[in-house]
Amino acid sequence: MTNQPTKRASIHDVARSAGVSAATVSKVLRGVTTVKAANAEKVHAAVEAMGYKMDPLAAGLRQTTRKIIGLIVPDLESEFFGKIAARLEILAEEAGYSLSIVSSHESEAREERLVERMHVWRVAGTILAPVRSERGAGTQLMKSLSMTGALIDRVVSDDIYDTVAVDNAGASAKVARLLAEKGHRYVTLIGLNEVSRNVRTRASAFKQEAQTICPDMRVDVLMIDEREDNFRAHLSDYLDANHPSVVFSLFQKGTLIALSEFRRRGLRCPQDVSLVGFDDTEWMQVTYPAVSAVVQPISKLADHAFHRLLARIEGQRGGTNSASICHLEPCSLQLRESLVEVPPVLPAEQPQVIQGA
Amino acid sequence: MTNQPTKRASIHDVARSAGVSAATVSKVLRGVTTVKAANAEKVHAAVEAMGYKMDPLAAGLRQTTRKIIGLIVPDLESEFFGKIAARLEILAEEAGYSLSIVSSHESEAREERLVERMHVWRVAGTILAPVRSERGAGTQLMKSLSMTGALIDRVVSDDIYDTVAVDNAGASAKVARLLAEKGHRYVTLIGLNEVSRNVRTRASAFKQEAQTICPDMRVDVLMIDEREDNFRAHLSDYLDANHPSVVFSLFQKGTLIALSEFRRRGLRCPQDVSLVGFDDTEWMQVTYPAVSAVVQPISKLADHAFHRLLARIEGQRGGTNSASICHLEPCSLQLRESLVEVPPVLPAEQPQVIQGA
DNA sequence: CTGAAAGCGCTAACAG
DNA sequence: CTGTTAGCGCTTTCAG
Repeated sequence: MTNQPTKRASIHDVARSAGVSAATVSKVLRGVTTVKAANAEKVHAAVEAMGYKMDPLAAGLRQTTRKIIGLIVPDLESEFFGKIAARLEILAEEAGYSLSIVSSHESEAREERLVERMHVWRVAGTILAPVRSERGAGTQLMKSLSMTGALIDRVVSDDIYDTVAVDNAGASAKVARLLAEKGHRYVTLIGLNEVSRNVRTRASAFKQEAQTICPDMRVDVLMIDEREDNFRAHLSDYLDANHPSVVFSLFQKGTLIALSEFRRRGLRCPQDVSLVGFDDTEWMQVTYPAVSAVVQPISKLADHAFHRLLARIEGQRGGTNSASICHLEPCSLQLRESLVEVPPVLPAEQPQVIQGA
Repeated sequence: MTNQPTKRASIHDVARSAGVSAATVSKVLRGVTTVKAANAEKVHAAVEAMGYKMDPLAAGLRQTTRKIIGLIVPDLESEFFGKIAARLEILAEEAGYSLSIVSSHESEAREERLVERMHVWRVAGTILAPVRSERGAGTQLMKSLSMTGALIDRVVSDDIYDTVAVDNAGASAKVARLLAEKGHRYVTLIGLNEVSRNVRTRASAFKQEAQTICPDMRVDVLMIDEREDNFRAHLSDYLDANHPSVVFSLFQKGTLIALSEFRRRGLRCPQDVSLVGFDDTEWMQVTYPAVSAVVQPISKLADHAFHRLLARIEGQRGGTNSASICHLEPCSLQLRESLVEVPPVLPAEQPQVIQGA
């Protein structure tokens, strides 16, 4: 209730009030055990009485790094990175760090600026989720500044930093196997090229697995390079002439677009065409039909990235700079109504070639 | 390319290298103009040469606050707050501040802890988006710590802080008018009580406006208190016995649930029943039918909140502590296929009473 | 216009 | 176990 428009209490004020030195107060507050119990008590009392809170930023001034971990994500608007950030925030705090979250807004130039900011802030470590158009600018800068860090999502491996990503290839292969099992012999993959590495990995892994386990499976790939606006039109054109038994969308929004497009043209899902998507989200269980999807283990991604980074940070003093690790977290498959066995009677499809925009 | 595992250059190193004093370097770097051009040049050269970057956190040590603005949101996973954060980040940087983003995870206890953290970080100001179950804990704490700040979303007005929110009431009234115009005389509002203030405001504003301009309009309110899981079941039960000509969902997920439920029970949208939602999002334009929705001016919200806060921060020194302002930003209405005029021939509905769980 | 001196709030090193 | 002494990297004051 009472305001203190006066000066904020400092560690010296506490020391004076407790009748000890500032050094002792510092020790007590940091939990150093070599302090006489009686003094510790007095300090705690004084702290309590004055409502003293130490300044964690000034505290770090003396050490080479502060108790802060930086997180650079390409965007904050998406559920994916929002969840990553939220999870890391908790983990960081549990470990005694503050998480400093920033967004590069998918700009490589900004990404570099932010890496630099983490550096001048003297963070203990930085987790970087690179922008799509990755040429490694941010990562390179981190290296040249000898920053300790870890890379997450949209990365495969790195010579210096540990990397943590979803096993895009494995998940896509799993989908390929599942579709084959369910009797599907004609599947269309849809994706946006722009989403880059992840989507491309998903597509090629699917094709490879399909070819291996089920050579007679026809796999069309509808990959659009342009702005998303045109995506629906392209899909529509494609479906005018082609009739796959299942569509596998390689990115979240594509899943919804496909579902809607089916509906618009009177295709019943899953009776006429099945649907699976990469990247699950809340709404997929409330649509009708509910949509089957590859669910990315977002929390686990964050967990791993954090633990790798923490190990590096703490290992720092230990001296051992072990080789970098590349962790691929497996995805699970959430089966819902949109995916069924292909009907026993397959209408003879006339083979047709397909191409993106 | 070259690592500097050695000590980081400090302002003194620059001073020495430039042949001036640290104070002069400080002045040059902060753009103080009373420095001889020649010296400024030397400083810049040295800075360049050594790749010197000052520590913004240590720089703030001397002043009472640092060039940081705090943002506390209830969650980071939602598009809404993600966009708020992303926008504020840009604004803050343009104004020379860093934005420190944290999430209270809808926990009031955490919210208080975070307010405290902003305080000990000595931020220049804090923008708080309170948790749903708002009893004002965070806000109160901010006041008792005499922090300068602003409140955003889920707030109406405050005696101390400026508040910025969407005009929920106005938007709902607008929808009421629109539905009346389109001939709808039987509308069902659906919402989750838990979402609290915002949803309740929307519901009551709609009802009031409807009653005023169109007394013969029947307005059912389906407000669920429980966990979202049951929502769909409740809606389904309701639709078994009731046949509104339009459903107005008061929260985003409800819109999707309604759309799906229509489909499941073979109701054609919009031919059999129209749909409008509060809170627009990307997928609403790709569903079939595309969904009409109230679009919240998220960026403007952020803009206003930021400018109010900045005014307070800078006004600080000016001394004038003017009265707090409550800003309500109007929403626009995005009309899409899901909303049509009610068919000229209205089947006589037998009136029925309805209630939530 | 400049720089020496005195901090900001805290921690580290080392005598006592 | 404790307090003194020196800073961390920067800003501010104020005499020159």
